[in-house]
Amino acid sequence: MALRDAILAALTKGEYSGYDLAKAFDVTVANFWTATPQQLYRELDRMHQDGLIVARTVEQEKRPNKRTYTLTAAGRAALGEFVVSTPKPIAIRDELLVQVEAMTAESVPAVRDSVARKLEVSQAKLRRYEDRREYLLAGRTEHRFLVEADENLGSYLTLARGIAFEQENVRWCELVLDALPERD
Amino acid sequence: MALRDAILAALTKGEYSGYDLAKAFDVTVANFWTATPQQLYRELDRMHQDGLIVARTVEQEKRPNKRTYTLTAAGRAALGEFVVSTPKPIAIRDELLVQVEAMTAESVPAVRDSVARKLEVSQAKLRRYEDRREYLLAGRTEHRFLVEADENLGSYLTLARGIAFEQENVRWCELVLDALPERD
DNA sequence: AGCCGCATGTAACTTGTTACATGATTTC
DNA sequence: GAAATCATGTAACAAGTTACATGCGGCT
Repeated sequence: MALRDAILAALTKGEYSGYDLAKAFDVTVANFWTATPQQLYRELDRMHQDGLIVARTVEQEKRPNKRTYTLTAAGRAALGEFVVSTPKPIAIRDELLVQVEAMTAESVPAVRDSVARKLEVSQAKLRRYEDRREYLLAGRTEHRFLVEADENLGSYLTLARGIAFEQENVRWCELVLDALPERD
Repeated sequence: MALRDAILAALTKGEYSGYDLAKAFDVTVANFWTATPQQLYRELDRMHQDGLIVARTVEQEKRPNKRTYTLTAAGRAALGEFVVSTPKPIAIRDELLVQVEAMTAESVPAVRDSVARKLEVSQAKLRRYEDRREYLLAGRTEHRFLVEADENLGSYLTLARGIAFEQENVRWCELVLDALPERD
Protein backbone atom coordinates (compact mmCIF):
# COMPACT_ATOMS: atom_id res chain seq x y z
CA MET A 1 0.00 0.00 0.00
CA ALA A 2 2.98 2.32 -0.01
CA LEU A 3 2.40 3.48 -3.58
CA ARG A 4 -0.87 4.82 -2.25
CA ASP A 5 0.97 6.65 0.51
CA ALA A 6 3.55 8.06 -1.88
CA ILE A 7 0.68 9.46 -3.98
CA LEU A 8 -1.00 10.92 -0.90
CA ALA A 9 2.31 12.57 0.03
CA ALA A 10 2.63 14.04 -3.46
CA LEU A 11 -0.93 15.39 -3.35
CA THR A 12 -0.22 17.35 -0.16
CA LYS A 13 1.83 19.66 -2.42
CA GLY A 14 -1.06 20.47 -4.76
CA GLU A 15 -3.61 19.24 -7.25
CA TYR A 16 -2.27 16.82 -9.83
CA SER A 17 -3.46 14.59 -12.64
CA GLY A 18 -2.19 11.07 -13.29
CA TYR A 19 0.03 12.43 -16.02
CA ASP A 20 1.44 15.14 -13.74
CA LEU A 21 2.22 12.54 -11.10
CA ALA A 22 3.94 10.33 -13.65
CA LYS A 23 6.30 13.19 -14.41
CA ALA A 24 6.81 13.98 -10.73
CA PHE A 25 7.59 10.31 -10.06
CA ASP A 26 10.38 10.68 -12.59
CA VAL A 27 11.98 13.67 -10.94
CA THR A 28 11.28 14.76 -7.35
CA VAL A 29 9.66 11.58 -6.07
CA ALA A 30 12.31 9.45 -7.82
CA ASN A 31 14.52 9.63 -4.70
CA PHE A 32 12.26 7.36 -2.77
CA TRP A 33 9.66 5.75 -5.01
CA THR A 34 9.07 4.74 -8.60
CA ALA A 35 5.88 3.92 -10.44
CA THR A 36 4.82 3.59 -14.05
CA PRO A 37 1.95 5.71 -15.39
CA GLN A 38 -0.23 2.60 -15.53
CA GLN A 39 0.29 1.94 -11.85
CA LEU A 40 -0.63 5.52 -11.04
CA TYR A 41 -3.83 5.54 -13.09
CA ARG A 42 -4.95 2.30 -11.49
CA GLU A 43 -4.11 3.40 -7.98
CA LEU A 44 -5.77 6.81 -8.42
CA ASP A 45 -8.96 5.02 -9.48
CA ARG A 46 -8.92 2.90 -6.37
CA MET A 47 -8.12 5.80 -4.09
CA HIS A 48 -11.01 7.69 -5.63
CA GLN A 49 -13.34 4.76 -5.00
CA ASP A 50 -12.07 4.59 -1.42
CA GLY A 51 -12.80 8.28 -0.91
CA LEU A 52 -9.21 9.34 -0.22
CA ILE A 53 -9.18 11.81 -3.11
CA VAL A 54 -11.70 13.79 -5.15
CA ALA A 55 -11.47 14.27 -8.90
CA ARG A 56 -12.10 17.33 -11.00
CA THR A 57 -12.05 17.52 -14.81
CA VAL A 58 -10.01 20.40 -16.13
CA GLU A 59 -11.09 21.39 -19.64
CA GLN A 60 -8.18 22.43 -21.79
CA GLU A 61 -8.07 24.02 -25.21
CA LYS A 62 -5.72 22.46 -27.74
CA ARG A 63 -5.00 19.66 -25.32
CA PRO A 64 -6.86 16.65 -23.95
CA ASN A 65 -8.82 17.32 -20.77
CA LYS A 66 -7.26 16.20 -17.56
CA ARG A 67 -8.64 14.74 -14.36
CA THR A 68 -6.91 16.31 -11.40
CA TYR A 69 -7.10 15.01 -7.86
CA THR A 70 -7.14 16.60 -4.43
CA LEU A 71 -6.90 15.03 -0.98
CA THR A 72 -10.03 14.56 1.10
CA ALA A 73 -10.10 14.62 4.90
CA ALA A 74 -10.03 10.80 4.77
CA GLY A 75 -6.95 10.99 2.52
CA ARG A 76 -5.17 13.27 4.95
CA ALA A 77 -6.08 10.96 7.83
CA ALA A 78 -4.75 7.91 5.98
CA LEU A 79 -1.47 9.70 5.28
CA GLY A 80 -1.24 10.77 8.93
CA GLU A 81 -1.54 7.15 10.02
CA PHE A 82 1.04 5.98 7.53
CA VAL A 83 3.62 8.57 8.55
CA VAL A 84 3.72 7.33 12.13
CA SER A 85 3.71 3.61 11.24
CA THR A 86 6.77 1.35 11.24
CA PRO A 87 8.31 1.49 7.76
CA LYS A 88 9.26 -1.68 5.90
CA PRO A 89 12.97 -2.20 5.43
CA ILE A 90 13.97 -1.31 1.90
CA ALA A 91 14.39 -3.94 -0.77
CA ILE A 92 17.33 -3.37 -3.07
CA ARG A 93 17.10 -5.00 -6.47
CA ASP A 94 19.79 -4.02 -8.93
CA GLU A 95 20.28 -6.14 -12.04
CA LEU A 96 23.62 -4.52 -12.78
CA LEU A 97 25.01 -5.69 -9.44
CA VAL A 98 23.81 -9.23 -10.17
CA GLN A 99 25.71 -9.00 -13.44
CA VAL A 100 28.86 -7.78 -11.72
CA GLU A 101 28.59 -10.60 -9.21
CA ALA A 102 28.23 -13.20 -11.97
CA MET A 103 30.80 -11.62 -14.29
CA THR A 104 33.34 -13.88 -16.00
CA ALA A 105 36.44 -13.07 -18.07
CA GLU A 106 34.45 -13.18 -21.34
CA SER A 107 31.65 -10.98 -20.06
CA VAL A 108 33.86 -8.24 -18.64
CA PRO A 109 33.60 -5.96 -21.71
CA ALA A 110 29.78 -6.11 -21.75
CA VAL A 111 29.52 -5.45 -18.02
CA ARG A 112 32.02 -2.61 -18.34
CA ASP A 113 29.78 -1.01 -20.98
CA SER A 114 26.75 -1.31 -18.71
CA VAL A 115 28.64 0.33 -15.88
CA ALA A 116 29.75 3.16 -18.17
CA ARG A 117 26.12 3.77 -19.14
CA LYS A 118 25.04 3.75 -15.51
CA LEU A 119 27.73 6.32 -14.77
CA GLU A 120 26.22 8.68 -17.31
CA VAL A 121 22.69 8.20 -16.03
CA SER A 122 23.79 8.84 -12.44
CA GLN A 123 25.71 11.96 -13.39
CA ALA A 124 22.65 13.33 -15.19
CA LYS A 125 20.40 12.61 -12.20
CA LEU A 126 22.92 14.18 -9.89
CA ARG A 127 22.93 17.40 -11.88
CA ARG A 128 19.13 17.61 -11.70
CA TYR A 129 19.14 16.93 -7.96
CA GLU A 130 21.84 19.53 -7.34
CA ASP A 131 19.77 22.08 -9.23
CA ARG A 132 16.80 21.36 -7.01
CA ARG A 133 19.00 21.58 -3.94
CA GLU A 134 20.20 25.04 -4.96
CA TYR A 135 16.59 26.04 -5.46
CA LEU A 136 15.51 24.82 -2.02
CA LEU A 137 18.50 26.35 -0.25
CA ALA A 138 17.90 29.68 -1.99
CA GLY A 139 21.37 30.94 -1.15
CA ARG A 140 21.41 29.74 2.46
CA THR A 141 23.90 27.25 3.86
CA GLU A 142 22.60 23.78 4.68
CA HIS A 143 23.00 24.43 8.39
CA ARG A 144 21.03 27.65 8.19
CA PHE A 145 18.30 25.98 6.14
CA LEU A 146 17.98 23.14 8.65
CA VAL A 147 17.69 25.39 11.71
CA GLU A 148 15.13 27.64 10.02
CA ALA A 149 12.85 24.55 9.93
CA ASP A 150 11.23 25.38 6.65
CA GLU A 151 8.07 23.66 5.41
CA ASN A 152 10.27 21.95 2.81
CA LEU A 153 12.43 20.28 5.44
CA GLY A 154 11.19 16.80 4.50
CA SER A 155 11.78 17.38 0.80
CA TYR A 156 15.28 18.65 1.48
CA LEU A 157 16.15 15.64 3.60
CA THR A 158 14.91 13.13 1.03
CA LEU A 159 16.72 15.05 -1.67
CA ALA A 160 19.91 14.90 0.39
CA ARG A 161 19.56 11.12 0.46
CA GLY A 162 19.05 11.03 -3.30
CA ILE A 163 22.13 13.16 -3.90
CA ALA A 164 24.30 10.99 -1.66
CA PHE A 165 23.00 7.89 -3.42
CA GLU A 166 23.86 9.15 -6.89
CA GLN A 167 27.25 10.43 -5.73
CA GLU A 168 27.98 6.95 -4.47
CA ASN A 169 26.84 5.47 -7.76
CA VAL A 170 29.24 7.73 -9.62
CA ARG A 171 32.14 6.84 -7.33
CA TRP A 172 31.37 3.13 -7.55
CA CYS A 173 31.10 3.15 -11.35
CA GLU A 174 34.48 4.87 -11.51
CA LEU A 175 35.97 2.28 -9.18
CA VAL A 176 34.64 -0.53 -11.36
CA LEU A 177 35.84 1.07 -14.59
CA ASP A 178 39.30 1.43 -13.07
CA ALA A 179 39.29 -2.15 -11.82
CA LEU A 180 38.11 -3.83 -15.02
CA PRO A 181 40.62 -4.07 -17.84
CA GLU A 182 39.55 -2.18 -20.92
CA ARG A 183 38.88 -4.17 -24.05
CA ASP A 184 41.57 -4.12 -26.76
CA MET B 1 13.19 -12.78 -14.41
CA ALA B 2 16.03 -11.28 -12.45
CA LEU B 3 15.31 -13.28 -9.30
CA ARG B 4 16.04 -16.29 -11.45
CA ASP B 5 19.34 -14.76 -12.52
CA ALA B 6 20.27 -13.84 -8.95
CA ILE B 7 19.70 -17.49 -7.98
CA LEU B 8 21.78 -18.71 -10.94
CA ALA B 9 24.57 -16.36 -9.85
CA ALA B 10 24.43 -17.71 -6.30
CA LEU B 11 24.55 -21.31 -7.54
CA THR B 12 27.81 -20.68 -9.42
CA LYS B 13 29.43 -20.59 -5.95
CA GLY B 14 28.22 -24.04 -4.96
CA GLU B 15 25.35 -26.38 -4.26
CA TYR B 16 22.59 -24.90 -2.14
CA SER B 17 19.11 -25.71 -0.88
CA GLY B 18 16.24 -23.25 -0.77
CA TYR B 19 16.88 -22.75 2.90
CA ASP B 20 20.59 -22.09 2.32
CA LEU B 21 19.75 -19.54 -0.35
CA ALA B 22 17.28 -17.81 1.94
CA LYS B 23 20.10 -17.31 4.42
CA ALA B 24 22.50 -16.17 1.71
CA PHE B 25 19.91 -13.70 0.42
CA ASP B 26 19.95 -12.20 3.88
CA VAL B 27 23.70 -11.67 4.02
CA THR B 28 25.96 -11.74 0.96
CA VAL B 29 23.32 -11.33 -1.75
CA ALA B 30 21.53 -8.64 0.31
CA ASN B 31 23.67 -5.95 -1.37
CA PHE B 32 21.87 -6.32 -4.63
CA TRP B 33 18.80 -8.49 -4.29
CA THR B 34 16.21 -9.55 -1.75
CA ALA B 35 13.77 -12.43 -1.77
CA THR B 36 11.62 -14.21 0.76
CA PRO B 37 12.02 -17.98 1.29
CA GLN B 38 8.64 -18.48 -0.40
CA GLN B 39 9.81 -16.73 -3.52
CA LEU B 40 12.92 -18.86 -3.59
CA TYR B 41 11.09 -22.17 -3.21
CA ARG B 42 8.69 -21.26 -5.99
CA GLU B 43 11.40 -20.02 -8.33
CA LEU B 44 13.61 -23.05 -7.68
CA ASP B 45 10.68 -25.31 -8.63
CA ARG B 46 10.22 -23.46 -11.90
CA MET B 47 13.91 -23.42 -12.69
CA HIS B 48 13.99 -27.14 -12.07
CA GLN B 49 11.05 -27.66 -14.43
CA ASP B 50 12.84 -25.51 -17.02
CA GLY B 51 15.98 -27.61 -16.72
CA LEU B 52 18.25 -24.83 -15.48
CA ILE B 53 19.11 -26.70 -12.28
CA VAL B 54 19.17 -30.28 -11.06
CA ALA B 55 18.04 -31.35 -7.61
CA ARG B 56 19.54 -33.84 -5.19
CA THR B 57 18.10 -34.93 -1.87
CA VAL B 58 20.60 -34.86 0.97
CA GLU B 59 19.62 -37.19 3.79
CA GLN B 60 20.46 -35.78 7.18
CA GLU B 61 20.37 -37.29 10.63
CA LYS B 62 18.67 -35.30 13.37
CA ARG B 63 17.53 -32.76 10.79
CA PRO B 64 15.00 -32.67 7.99
CA ASN B 65 16.33 -33.76 4.60
CA LYS B 66 17.21 -31.03 2.18
CA ARG B 67 16.93 -30.67 -1.57
CA THR B 68 20.07 -29.07 -2.93
CA TYR B 69 20.42 -27.67 -6.41
CA THR B 70 23.24 -27.45 -8.94
CA LEU B 71 23.46 -25.58 -12.24
CA THR B 72 23.02 -27.46 -15.49
CA ALA B 73 24.70 -26.47 -18.78
CA ALA B 74 21.42 -24.77 -19.70
CA GLY B 75 21.53 -22.85 -16.42
CA ARG B 76 25.05 -21.66 -17.08
CA ALA B 77 24.06 -20.61 -20.58
CA ALA B 78 21.05 -18.64 -19.29
CA LEU B 79 23.26 -16.83 -16.80
CA GLY B 80 25.81 -16.08 -19.52
CA GLU B 81 23.10 -14.44 -21.60
CA PHE B 82 21.81 -12.42 -18.69
CA VAL B 83 25.23 -11.09 -17.72
CA VAL B 84 25.74 -9.44 -21.11
CA SER B 85 22.16 -8.08 -21.39
CA THR B 86 21.15 -4.47 -20.73
CA PRO B 87 20.22 -4.19 -17.05
CA LYS B 88 17.01 -2.52 -15.94
CA PRO B 89 17.48 0.74 -14.08
CA ILE B 90 17.02 0.23 -10.37
CA ALA B 91 13.76 1.00 -8.65
CA ILE B 92 14.10 2.64 -5.27
CA ARG B 93 11.21 2.18 -2.89
CA ASP B 94 11.79 3.34 0.64
CA GLU B 95 8.80 3.80 2.92
CA LEU B 96 10.86 5.72 5.46
CA LEU B 97 11.70 8.37 2.86
CA VAL B 98 8.00 8.68 1.98
CA GLN B 99 7.37 9.28 5.67
CA VAL B 100 10.09 11.93 5.89
CA GLU B 101 8.67 13.65 2.82
CA ALA B 102 5.15 13.69 4.31
CA MET B 103 6.27 14.54 7.84
CA THR B 104 4.37 17.20 9.78
CA ALA B 105 5.07 18.90 13.11
CA GLU B 106 3.00 16.34 15.04
CA SER B 107 4.59 13.34 13.36
CA VAL B 108 8.21 14.43 13.86
CA PRO B 109 8.76 12.34 17.02
CA ALA B 110 7.48 9.15 15.36
CA VAL B 111 9.57 9.70 12.24
CA ARG B 112 12.60 10.49 14.39
CA ASP B 113 12.18 7.13 16.14
CA SER B 114 11.99 5.31 12.80
CA VAL B 115 15.18 7.03 11.65
CA ALA B 116 16.93 6.09 14.88
CA ARG B 117 15.95 2.45 14.34
CA LYS B 118 17.18 2.56 10.76
CA LEU B 119 20.49 3.94 11.98
CA GLU B 120 20.97 0.91 14.21
CA VAL B 121 20.06 -1.54 11.45
CA SER B 122 22.46 0.14 9.02
CA GLN B 123 25.30 0.14 11.54
CA ALA B 124 24.79 -3.57 12.16
CA LYS B 125 24.78 -4.34 8.42
CA LEU B 126 27.86 -2.22 7.96
CA ARG B 127 29.75 -4.19 10.57
CA ARG B 128 28.89 -7.46 8.84
CA TYR B 129 29.91 -6.10 5.45
CA GLU B 130 33.19 -4.75 6.80
CA ASP B 131 33.96 -8.16 8.27
CA ARG B 132 33.40 -9.79 4.89
CA ARG B 133 35.53 -7.12 3.25
CA GLU B 134 38.41 -7.88 5.62
CA TYR B 135 38.02 -11.54 4.78
CA LEU B 136 38.11 -10.96 1.02
CA LEU B 137 41.06 -8.56 1.22
CA ALA B 138 43.00 -11.02 3.40
CA GLY B 139 45.44 -8.35 4.52
CA ARG B 140 45.96 -6.77 1.10
CA THR B 141 45.16 -3.17 0.25
CA GLU B 142 42.16 -2.56 -1.98
CA HIS B 143 44.43 -1.45 -4.81
CA ARG B 144 46.53 -4.59 -4.58
CA PHE B 145 43.42 -6.78 -4.44
CA LEU B 146 41.96 -5.13 -7.53
CA VAL B 147 45.10 -5.49 -9.66
CA GLU B 148 45.54 -9.11 -8.65
CA ALA B 149 42.22 -9.74 -10.42
CA ASP B 150 41.02 -12.39 -8.06
CA GLU B 151 38.11 -14.72 -8.84
CA ASN B 152 36.18 -12.85 -6.15
CA LEU B 153 36.49 -9.52 -7.97
CA GLY B 154 32.76 -9.35 -8.67
CA SER B 155 31.84 -10.13 -5.07
CA TYR B 156 34.26 -7.51 -3.83
CA LEU B 157 32.84 -4.85 -6.11
CA THR B 158 29.22 -5.54 -5.15
CA LEU B 159 30.25 -5.60 -1.50
CA ALA B 160 31.95 -2.22 -1.95
CA ARG B 161 28.64 -0.86 -3.24
CA GLY B 162 26.80 -2.30 -0.25
CA ILE B 163 29.29 -0.78 2.18
CA ALA B 164 29.03 2.65 0.58
CA PHE B 165 25.26 2.41 0.66
CA GLU B 166 25.12 1.62 4.37
CA GLN B 167 27.71 4.28 5.19
CA GLU B 168 25.49 6.79 3.43
CA ASN B 169 22.48 5.53 5.35
CA VAL B 170 24.33 6.06 8.62
CA ARG B 171 25.42 9.58 7.64
CA TRP B 172 21.94 10.47 6.45
CA CYS B 173 20.24 9.17 9.60
CA GLU B 174 22.64 11.26 11.68
CA LEU B 175 21.85 14.33 9.58
CA VAL B 176 18.12 13.79 10.09
CA LEU B 177 18.47 13.20 13.83
CA ASP B 178 20.46 16.43 14.10
CA ALA B 179 17.92 18.35 12.01
CA LEU B 180 14.78 17.16 13.79
CA PRO B 181 14.10 18.63 17.22
CA GLU B 182 14.10 16.02 19.97
CA ARG B 183 10.87 15.41 21.83
CA ASP B 184 10.60 16.86 25.31
C1' DA C 1 4.96 12.87 -43.67
C1' DG C 2 6.39 11.45 -39.36
C1' DC C 3 7.67 11.91 -34.64
C1' DC C 4 7.12 13.91 -30.00
C1' DG C 5 4.31 15.54 -26.16
C1' DC C 6 -0.12 15.57 -23.94
C1' DA C 7 -3.55 12.62 -21.62
C1' DT C 8 -6.04 8.46 -20.25
C1' DG C 9 -7.06 4.06 -20.21
C1' DT C 10 -7.75 -1.72 -20.74
C1' DA C 11 -5.94 -6.35 -20.38
C1' DA C 12 -2.79 -9.92 -19.60
C1' DC C 13 0.90 -11.30 -17.25
C1' DT C 14 4.85 -11.69 -13.87
C1' DT C 15 6.62 -10.77 -9.27
C1' DG C 16 6.49 -10.14 -4.55
C1' DT C 17 4.06 -10.52 0.08
C1' DT C 18 1.57 -12.65 3.81
C1' DA C 19 -0.57 -16.14 6.34
C1' DC C 20 -0.70 -20.71 7.39
C1' DA C 21 0.89 -25.66 8.06
C1' DT C 22 4.09 -29.38 9.60
C1' DG C 23 7.38 -31.57 12.71
C1' DA C 24 11.89 -32.71 14.71
C1' DT C 25 15.94 -30.89 17.40
C1' DT C 26 18.63 -27.65 19.99
C1' DT C 27 19.12 -23.77 23.20
C1' DC C 28 17.64 -20.83 27.22
C1' DG D 1 8.59 -25.81 29.12
C1' DA D 2 9.03 -22.36 25.62
C1' DA D 3 11.35 -20.46 21.95
C1' DA D 4 14.49 -20.66 18.17
C1' DT D 5 16.55 -23.19 14.28
C1' DC D 6 16.22 -26.45 10.58
C1' DA D 7 13.58 -27.45 6.31
C1' DT D 8 9.87 -27.40 2.93
C1' DG D 9 5.81 -26.28 1.20
C1' DT D 10 0.44 -24.47 -0.22
C1' DA D 11 -2.74 -20.78 -1.15
C1' DA D 12 -4.49 -16.31 -1.57
C1' DC D 13 -3.60 -11.87 -2.43
C1' DA D 14 -1.17 -7.39 -3.60
C1' DA D 15 1.92 -4.94 -6.46
C1' DG D 16 4.53 -4.14 -10.55
C1' DT D 17 5.43 -4.74 -15.69
C1' DT D 18 4.46 -4.83 -20.53
C1' DA D 19 1.84 -4.42 -24.58
C1' DC D 20 -1.68 -2.21 -26.81
C1' DA D 21 -5.18 1.50 -28.01
C1' DT D 22 -6.86 6.25 -28.90
C1' DG D 23 -6.56 10.99 -30.75
C1' DC D 24 -5.22 15.91 -31.11
C1' DG D 25 -1.59 19.58 -31.73
C1' DG D 26 2.98 21.20 -32.60
C1' DC D 27 7.53 20.77 -34.54
C1' DT D 28 10.97 19.53 -38.26
